[in-house]
Amino acid sequence: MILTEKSKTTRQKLLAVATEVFVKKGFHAAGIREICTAAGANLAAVNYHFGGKMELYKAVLSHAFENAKPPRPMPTLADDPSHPQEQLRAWIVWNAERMLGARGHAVYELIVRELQDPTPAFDELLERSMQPIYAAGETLVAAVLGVSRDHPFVQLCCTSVFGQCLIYRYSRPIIERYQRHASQQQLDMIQSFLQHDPALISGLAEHIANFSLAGITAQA
Amino acid sequence: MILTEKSKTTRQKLLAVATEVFVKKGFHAAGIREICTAAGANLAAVNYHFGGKMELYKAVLSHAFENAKPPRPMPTLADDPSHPQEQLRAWIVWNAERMLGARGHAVYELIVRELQDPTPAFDELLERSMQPIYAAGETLVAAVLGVSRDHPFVQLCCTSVFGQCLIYRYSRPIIERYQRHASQQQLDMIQSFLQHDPALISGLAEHIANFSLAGITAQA
DNA sequence: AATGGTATGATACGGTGGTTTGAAACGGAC
DNA sequence: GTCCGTTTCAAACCACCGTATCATACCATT
Repeated sequence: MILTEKSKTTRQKLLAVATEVFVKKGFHAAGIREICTAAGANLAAVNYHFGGKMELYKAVLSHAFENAKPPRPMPTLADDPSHPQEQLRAWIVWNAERMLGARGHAVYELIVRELQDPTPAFDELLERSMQPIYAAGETLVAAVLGVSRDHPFVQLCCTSVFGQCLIYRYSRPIIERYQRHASQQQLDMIQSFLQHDPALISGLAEHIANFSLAGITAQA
Repeated sequence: MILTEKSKTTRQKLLAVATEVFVKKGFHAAGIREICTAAGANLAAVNYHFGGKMELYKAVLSHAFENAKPPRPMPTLADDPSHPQEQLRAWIVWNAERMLGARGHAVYELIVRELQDPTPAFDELLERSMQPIYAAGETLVAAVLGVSRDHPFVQLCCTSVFGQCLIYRYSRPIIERYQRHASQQQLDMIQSFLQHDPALISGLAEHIANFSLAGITAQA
């Protein structure tokens, strides 16, 4: 299956459209026919280019994961071991921006979907995209609290941080639904959020960092 | 369609089984055949007693909502207007225990599912089960911060609180998956969590309250 | 021009899901 | 016992989905 120029185009179209559809509807609800017609391809194209729906999905996950590479490297304790608190703050902001921003959009949307209806591709996705980040967070929280990484507080605090980030991914349907009752000012914010406005994302990340740092240091 | 004794039993069985299945697999993935055979009923029973899959689902939501009534009433600012901070703490604990505990189990599990694949029953469910609680939380946070309820900080803080609670509901697949790498001590905690051990739930609620109160007061 | 691997196309297959149907079984009222 | 509304049952229907098939069109190489 050598890729000529022409095949590449439909393959890429398929990949792009499939990402959208999988993000919007999840693996099971997404349909091959829907994806193919939206991509202007034949029904058999998915099977030909990828070998099946599941293989297409895995390709989408891989592709989304590649595209989620952040512009800045992740802050770790090793960067500046003498100021764990500043490093923790930097990590929280970095993580929140990564999870809420447009760049990682597809991956996190897909992860959130996997949380509900795990497919066989879940483990690898989790291992590759989340585990290293979570581990770095644990190390930083442990350093700030002055305890070992497997102290219960550490997991609780890390979960609190991730929970605050994830809910913004998760509650999208609620937010969209509440446009009806919103004021004009709120409407603008909602639109900014739904379109991944970097300024708003930074604001949210700052809030999560402030909130969480206060919460974490209060445990000591 | 008058309910005799006999019809009531299969109806109730159907309702109970359907609740389990919808919680475990979500609306779309759940199958009529699966529900009926598990309930020892005929395939046509759902259509006969409820009128269709969607109607069965709505009945399950209503029933789950009724059963989610908490043992204690919700703490509000009106209970003790002169100590907003204590009331806010009480509200956070109450809310977390409600969201994480066994009593509200089905409703919140179903809400989390609705967040991903909204069905037409979503609006009503949200309005009835979450809106009043969220409003009370907003009032309390606003009182503690000394600002009006539509101040941006208020929404941010409330979202942070709910995010910390919700993640324990929707990260269940991750937690189950991490049993492999867990130590014995962690395994016990995971089991307690998955079985809604009240003591562990209280501990989590306490953590969320401590964490959040520190986070909220830090905004002032 | 001819060829052979590659890509696309229309159509059909097997399976599954929710719903419908019509007949049989129940159970109280007369 | 007979009737009639209610409930159960087995079977079928219909729409949809992912996949497989096979013919056709493309295009670089010869």
